[in-house]
Amino acid sequence: MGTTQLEAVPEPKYWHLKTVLSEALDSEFSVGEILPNERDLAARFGVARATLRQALEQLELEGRLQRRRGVGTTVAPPRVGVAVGAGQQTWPEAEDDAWQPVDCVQAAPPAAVSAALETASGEPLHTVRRIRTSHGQHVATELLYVPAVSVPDLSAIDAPSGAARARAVLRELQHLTLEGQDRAVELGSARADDARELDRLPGAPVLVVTTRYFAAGRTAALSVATYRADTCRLTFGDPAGVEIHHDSERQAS
Amino acid sequence: MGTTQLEAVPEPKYWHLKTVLSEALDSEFSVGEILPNERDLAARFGVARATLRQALEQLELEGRLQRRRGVGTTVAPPRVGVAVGAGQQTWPEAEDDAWQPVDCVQAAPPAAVSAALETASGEPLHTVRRIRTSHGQHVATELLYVPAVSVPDLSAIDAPSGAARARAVLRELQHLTLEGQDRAVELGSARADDARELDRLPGAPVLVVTTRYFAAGRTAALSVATYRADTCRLTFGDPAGVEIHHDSERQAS
DNA sequence: GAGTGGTCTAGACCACCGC
DNA sequence: CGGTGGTCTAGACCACTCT
Repeated sequence: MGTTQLEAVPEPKYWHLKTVLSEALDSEFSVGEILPNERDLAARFGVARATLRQALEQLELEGRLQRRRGVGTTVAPPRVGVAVGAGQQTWPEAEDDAWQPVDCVQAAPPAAVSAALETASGEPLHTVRRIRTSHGQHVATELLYVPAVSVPDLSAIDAPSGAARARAVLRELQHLTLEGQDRAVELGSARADDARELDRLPGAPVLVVTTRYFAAGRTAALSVATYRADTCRLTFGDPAGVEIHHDSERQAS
Repeated sequence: MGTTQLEAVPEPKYWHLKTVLSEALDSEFSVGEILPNERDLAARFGVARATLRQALEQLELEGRLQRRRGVGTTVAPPRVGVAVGAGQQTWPEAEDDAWQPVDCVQAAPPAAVSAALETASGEPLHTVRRIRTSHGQHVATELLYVPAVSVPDLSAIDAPSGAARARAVLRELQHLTLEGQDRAVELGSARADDARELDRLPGAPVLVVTTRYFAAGRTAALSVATYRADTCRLTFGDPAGVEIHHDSERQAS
């Protein structure tokens, strides 16, 4: 069975190319192996480089390939499962192996954040930045917005900014009773600064996880976490990640 | 003497273009409005059409634009919040406003599915297909894999396939006691058949939600749901979706 | 400096939609 | 039919990394 026969509507070259490459990756390459360069590959398949690149881009989007400027294209390892929301509703941890506080500033948030926090634009707001590391790689950045009223005892702390300040804000948050939280996931593209932290180019596809924390009858904090979409599979509420990964093109036969 | 100093490290044209267009969308266009065609836009900005398209592709990825072949490019409405996992752990509902059963066949699953279900390759397996509709639009397709042993009383039902059979399988599932479930979200690209159901082109970005259902000490069912990434924001465990949407390029000022 | 992927151009033709 | 977005080409140059 298989393929063939009449394609009343011929499929695009790049799509066919992607399928061929995908099968080659399964059978003839191993993780970490370097592919021939784009010019050679294009010549080998008899297509323009732009067409080949369209196929490679899709495979990279699906986490099958990893491309690095000045280096080359390599076969990517399977996506890592990254736990999001440890099953229970909890505040972000002050001491967390995965998340490392970077700094904390007091700045005006984007309008959308003010709206979600239901705060006045002028209200003091702490913005904590953290980076998540998994398997020795930066997989996510986070901006945690905390209205000053949510951490009233913070002023006693000396450090005005920096990682120490960030840890202080996180520690103070634990004192509030968490009444609930909700979470949303959507596709986005990496801002320039996030892209730098994640070792990707600006515009790289990311999974944006927005979490609202409710306490004292208000939205006490808002987290916007940006995960690398190429290398991460977000897992929810379970110990070990599921083993299956999205198998884009192959079907039940 | 003019200066070229403005951009010490020049940002790519398509990136700048995307920013300009994004701001124009905010200020000068309303939802549903039709943009000028790509050739005109490219000429207006003095770039090649391919470069303009790179910018449009990113904006479409972020859910800001909607493009349709033969029609044109329109301003997309804000992403719809789609509830995934109604807070509690439940079986997929047999009667569900959102999910509509399409059909049910008995076929060999992809290898990855067999592995996740811990079933032998030859074991009988029901594959239920469903489509999710939200706000009058198809937003997701699902393949629900159910080993025959999970629904032992099913053989009494007459319909060998089709939507009636699908409903029967879902109904039988309710008889099992659900012991737990886990869930993962990752980025993928639409297979040809899914793309058709979702009114997108093959390869369109999708959010793949994989859910394992545990009962009787085994994985009793496995669901692989494919959501349109351009129009959907997946929400978890709360009544109303969050109001904030990912605001890719603007920063706290 | 050599080699890689990333950006960009100026064309061409095709598939689809609505009139 | 004309107009739209989708695909494809054959070049060019740039930014980056490694040696």
